[in-house]
Amino acid sequence: MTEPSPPPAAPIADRYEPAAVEARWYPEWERRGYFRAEPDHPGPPYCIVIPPPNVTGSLHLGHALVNTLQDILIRAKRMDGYNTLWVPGTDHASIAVHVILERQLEAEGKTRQDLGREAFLERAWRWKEESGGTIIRQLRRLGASCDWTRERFTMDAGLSRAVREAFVRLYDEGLIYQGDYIVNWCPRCQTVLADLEVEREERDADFVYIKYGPLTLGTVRPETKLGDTGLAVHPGDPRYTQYVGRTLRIPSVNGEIDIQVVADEAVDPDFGTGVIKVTPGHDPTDFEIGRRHNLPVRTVIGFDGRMTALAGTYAGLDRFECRKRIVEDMQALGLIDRIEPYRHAVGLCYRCKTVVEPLVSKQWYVNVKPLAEVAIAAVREDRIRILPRSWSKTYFHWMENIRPWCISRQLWWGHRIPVWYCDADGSVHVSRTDLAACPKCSGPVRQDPDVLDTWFSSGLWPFSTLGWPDDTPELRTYYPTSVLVTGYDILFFWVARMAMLGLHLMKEVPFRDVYIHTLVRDPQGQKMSKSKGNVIDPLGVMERFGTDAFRFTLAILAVPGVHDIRIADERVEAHRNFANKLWNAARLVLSNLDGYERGGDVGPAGLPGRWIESRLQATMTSVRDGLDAYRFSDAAAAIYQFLWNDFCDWYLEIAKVSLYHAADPAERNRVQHALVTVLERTLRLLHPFMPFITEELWQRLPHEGASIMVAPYPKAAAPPDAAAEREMGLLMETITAIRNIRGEMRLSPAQTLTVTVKAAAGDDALLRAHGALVETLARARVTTDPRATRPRASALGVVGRSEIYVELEGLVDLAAERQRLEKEIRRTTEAIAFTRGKLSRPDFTERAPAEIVDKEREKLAEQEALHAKLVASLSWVG
RNA sequence: GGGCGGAUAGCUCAGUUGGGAGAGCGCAGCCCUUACAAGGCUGAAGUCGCAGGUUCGAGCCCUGCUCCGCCCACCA
Repeated sequence: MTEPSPPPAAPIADRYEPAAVEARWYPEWERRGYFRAEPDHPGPPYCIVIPPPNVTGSLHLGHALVNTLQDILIRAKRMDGYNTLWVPGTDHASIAVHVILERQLEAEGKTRQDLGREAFLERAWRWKEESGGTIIRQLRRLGASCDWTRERFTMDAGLSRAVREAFVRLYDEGLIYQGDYIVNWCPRCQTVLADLEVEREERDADFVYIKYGPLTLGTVRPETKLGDTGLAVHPGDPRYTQYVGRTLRIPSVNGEIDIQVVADEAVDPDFGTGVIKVTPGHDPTDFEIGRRHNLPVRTVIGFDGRMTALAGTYAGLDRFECRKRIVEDMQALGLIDRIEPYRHAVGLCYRCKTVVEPLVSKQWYVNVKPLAEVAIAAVREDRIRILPRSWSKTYFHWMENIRPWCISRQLWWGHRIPVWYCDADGSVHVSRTDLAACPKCSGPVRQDPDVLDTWFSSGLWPFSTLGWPDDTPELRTYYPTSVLVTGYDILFFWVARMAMLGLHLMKEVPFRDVYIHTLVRDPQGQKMSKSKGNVIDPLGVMERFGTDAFRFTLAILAVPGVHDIRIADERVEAHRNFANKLWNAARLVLSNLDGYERGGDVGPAGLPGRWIESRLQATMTSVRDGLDAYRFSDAAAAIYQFLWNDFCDWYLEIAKVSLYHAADPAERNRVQHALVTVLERTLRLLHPFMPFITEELWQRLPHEGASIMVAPYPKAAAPPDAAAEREMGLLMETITAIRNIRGEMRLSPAQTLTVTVKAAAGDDALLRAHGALVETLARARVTTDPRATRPRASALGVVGRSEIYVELEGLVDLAAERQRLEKEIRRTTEAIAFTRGKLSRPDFTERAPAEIVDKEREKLAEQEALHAKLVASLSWVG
């Protein structure tokens, strides 16, 4: 174990400067191997696989959030003694890479076809080597404690082997098959898209009513008219029964055509004219209708988005150009009945936003239905917990209505489909290894030119990264992984596929928990996008406010829920201030440690010491409970409140009394001990959230061990000290009451007040014992006397059954006190009326639980007592 | 078309078994009190979207409505 860095001798700056601290500690942790995990390390395994960011990516707020949350969990578990592994890596993102590279090529006036497959792939790899590391470097900047020695890439040799293994097994089981169906085709990307990869967008269009002989029907895509092979009506539609089964000869743009009329349930008789044209080649519904009625597929739009030879005079025209032209032509021929405006959803390619064209083509599919059933059961039986629970419903809905998954893509960057065709004997071979010749006839073979959907390989991620298909120690130790942290946007794309593939290939769930976090939006609630120019760069935020402040902000925003969170500078700034507060609190402690002997017997703690200890214990419990339930916000807020409100605002102020004016050296030593031990544990508790500043300060404080990263995670060891909390509460209320009068009376903080406390019986001893504390924190001379009489010209404060008199003689006009009292009286009068009203209703006193009624009675008694005191005081004032 | 969620202080949002509403920021007043002005103390501010219902009691449970947001979907 490397020795810890000695605390710098130089005095500590009065502001926390994150940059140097962050730059120093991350490489040091990595160098010491704290991020590394091994199956034979001690402790129960705890494993997270990172949602692999696209190699194309650079860190955005979504990455920052998901990886901060994972790092918080991982760091806490590592400190807590788990054998902790966080597997990092990146995804090859076929289509995203294609979009980027093809844009580059376009700028050079080239297409990928000009380049050819080999050269394109070479370029893609080069690009990956150059730019693919960006996001990984940025994750380090975020403090992510991934085991970088285990970094994976979906196109690594190992993972590619896993992809082939999965494909071959599923094929052998008959779950992967090839078929001709209508697909979503992106004419720009030149590839098929899965249904999930098609986005919908509302657009205005012309609803064109075309005359088909005796019939009229409406369409928004008149150009597909050229591919019509039928007309369809609802079987029960009396208007059209006479036409069903007939073949009509009707005039059209390219002369007369024969067209068959069929009856099909899919037609909605109430929409439009109740007649639809059937274009099996260019519409999913029509494709199904065509299949049912044996209507031929007539492809008039090609893969390039231009009209085919079958479009006759329109051949070669762009599909949208053709739409305009054909309407003009039909108008000239009198074939158009009317045109109405219409708003409807069009399908867009999720990567390049090109309008998707439905086309018939041969693709590879996975029959996911049987896999989905198993994956549904896993969630139903709680073997996978989806949190927040409400997401299960979405998961079930999608899984229960799942359709075959189209896994082939007409792209080059990705895992090439491991299928070889022999043209000589027509055989098809699926193989784990590359084939050079046909196993049957030894003739030449050609491999399927397509690659697999990117999500096919990411669906294997939780086990492919651990060595599958080999039976590795990693796989045995860390699978199933403990939790998957991700956003709801990839619940179907990724989480569902991992659940299905993991359960099928590993016979075991890929993760126990799935924590679905919300997405991050800009301060106006807008989705961040480059085109809107509202993208907040996490690196810039970290630069300005520090990584710890940024992480803490993300954690405290991470409320379990379903609506998105917004991030604004002010939030991060507030937590930058929190870091600074912590820094200065530590500075105060550190500058008062002279003479402190660690490990010595300091004797029993005083009341404030017991109190802060009790608060700390409660905080530890809150933080652990929060983390266990993925309530990051609760956990972070608990530390924030403890550190700022309890520790800084109260305990440090109290401690100063002993530090600066210690009654005896033992007392000073006791306080030093409390300061050190409380702060040291608080730093450990906070470390997963704010790793850098906590390490820096921890190293400077007396501590055990080489690094806070590998120090134990604090755990509550004692129940709350109820007596200490109650007694300190009374003292704090007393101090607040005096301060309150000072504030309301506009008395200068510099003015030492003269205060008499008429202590109630039970509180007398306590107030006397800690009179000095009250005097210092309230800046007052305090006389405690159960039989005190009220001095003339004084303000009244009430704490419990004790009364506090603050002398105002010569300080302020009594009118101010009168005003203050009147306000208080109005308040209590209202409160009493409310409580009395409640208690006067028999139904309440008879039907509410006795303890509730008693509480109300006590409350009323208190309110009335306070009221009486205030009223008496009012007449007393004048 | 189906489903889900939201509406709480000027702003952004918490509020987990239903017992007279909280935080951060902002605002007002007083303070450079030897850790911190990126700070301290004090204070003002809410008919918890609207209308009903259940209950002794509703921000919380039920119904309806209004206004937002998201997801899914083969009405051309």
